[in-house]
Amino acid sequence: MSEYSEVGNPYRQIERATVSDAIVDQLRGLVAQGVVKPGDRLPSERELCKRFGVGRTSVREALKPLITMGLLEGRMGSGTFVAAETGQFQKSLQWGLLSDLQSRDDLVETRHMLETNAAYWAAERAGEENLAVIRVTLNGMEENLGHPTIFQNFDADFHFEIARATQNRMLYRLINVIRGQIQTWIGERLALTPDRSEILARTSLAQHRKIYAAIEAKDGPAARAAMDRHIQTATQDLAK
Amino acid sequence: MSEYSEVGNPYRQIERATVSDAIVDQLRGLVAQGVVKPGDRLPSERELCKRFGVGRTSVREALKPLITMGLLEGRMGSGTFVAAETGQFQKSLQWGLLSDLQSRDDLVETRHMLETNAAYWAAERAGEENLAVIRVTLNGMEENLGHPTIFQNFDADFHFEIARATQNRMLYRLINVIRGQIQTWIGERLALTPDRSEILARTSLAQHRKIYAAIEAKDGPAARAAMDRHIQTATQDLAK
DNA sequence: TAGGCCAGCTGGTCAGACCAATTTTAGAAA
DNA sequence: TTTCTAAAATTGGTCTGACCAGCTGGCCTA
Repeated sequence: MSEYSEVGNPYRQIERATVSDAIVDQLRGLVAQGVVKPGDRLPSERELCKRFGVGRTSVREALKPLITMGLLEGRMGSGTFVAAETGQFQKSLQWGLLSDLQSRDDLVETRHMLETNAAYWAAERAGEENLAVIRVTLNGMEENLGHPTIFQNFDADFHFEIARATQNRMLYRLINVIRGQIQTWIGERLALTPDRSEILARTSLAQHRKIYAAIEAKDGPAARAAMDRHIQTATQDLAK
Repeated sequence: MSEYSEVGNPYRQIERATVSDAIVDQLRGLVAQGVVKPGDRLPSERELCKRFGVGRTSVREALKPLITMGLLEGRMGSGTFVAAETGQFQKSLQWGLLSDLQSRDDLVETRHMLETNAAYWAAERAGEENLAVIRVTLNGMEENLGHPTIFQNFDADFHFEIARATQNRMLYRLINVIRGQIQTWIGERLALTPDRSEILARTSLAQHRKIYAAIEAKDGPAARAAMDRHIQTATQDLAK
């Protein structure tokens, strides 16, 4: 069944046996607590060795997972930096969600769930600054009906900004990852039907406007319904 | 704004510059494609060095992230093993979702969204074998109304099995991680009020039964509504 | 046969060296 | 003095060889 099924077992796993894991925890703490901020440069590996009192191997083995997960960024010859906030946990989420061959249906279904709910909560909580940014993305779409790639980027930003407007960071991250994955797939399809893309774009823009109107009116159910229709349409277009 | 905002940039980042990253990819592929299965032992590090034609440093720096993310498991003196399937991506998801101090509200809200939708889809898709396992967890709860810890484990399994019954692996994983996080918190609260726990357990069991009935009847909306009520009740109990 | 013990694996850590990319600095040229 | 360039210092990436600490398995005793 699940790993939680060992009913009534009060014994907890012993952790933190290795040096490098301890360093990982410490570094992660420094980043999480903002002692070192995105963009900051960490002390050099040799320097960290002295401070931690360990060998360079241990330091590097601690840095490596953090780099792979996107929390840090190693630049050869230059140093190790804290990654930009936006992409900090992107990679580890991608690993967790998409690393094996996920069925496309799972992806679409989960996205539908996340985005419809995001629309609802955005309507409940969006501030004026959120609405302003969303309007910018709408204008961007309108001005680029004939430029599929650019249109698509504004389209993506529209959805990201709605996710941000929910004020729920976890939801924002999840949508970020899943939509980022779907995005490439969307791009492929659009490239196949360049003639129809402007028609699709117009439909899409109209639907986006309805979503925005509902959010501006702080009408959660309407926003959810509008998003529901939009995603269903978009999914159908892609499926063809 | 977001990292996708560089409008109209068709150039993709060049990756895979380092040796260890290439090894990471290769190992990940082996696991994903099932060439090495959960529980299998990988060749020893020294052996991998020969096969890949690289130094041990590179091999270890490739293994380290995979171990940290929970895909592999290093046992000193014994070897490196492919982690059990259940926990394979658990850690990397946890990193992505929970590594910084997530507000409890985000957690509860996201959980509510995931679980209500899971109930809906479980009602639509659960097979007889899913229903059977869920019934087992219900029985487990009934027989342990007076044993909070055990009851709680069956409670957790109930929700896991519903998530599994959705046949959506992505949703299952997400619920797994978030609920696992909330679980510890639930445990703390229950320990504080041992006298009331049996009353709460009875209420909880009754709600679980309603959820199950709706799923068995393949009534999606009813299942969602029942789950909605259940989670609201549970959340309120915990908030006190 | 049962028990314990030891040799040989394995992963974890350390040290020192070299490479390649980058930054900094010092010097040469204007 | 300013500017450009080339060398020196610094940094992450990789390799090697060594040692430690657990684990495994088989041998050897009792």
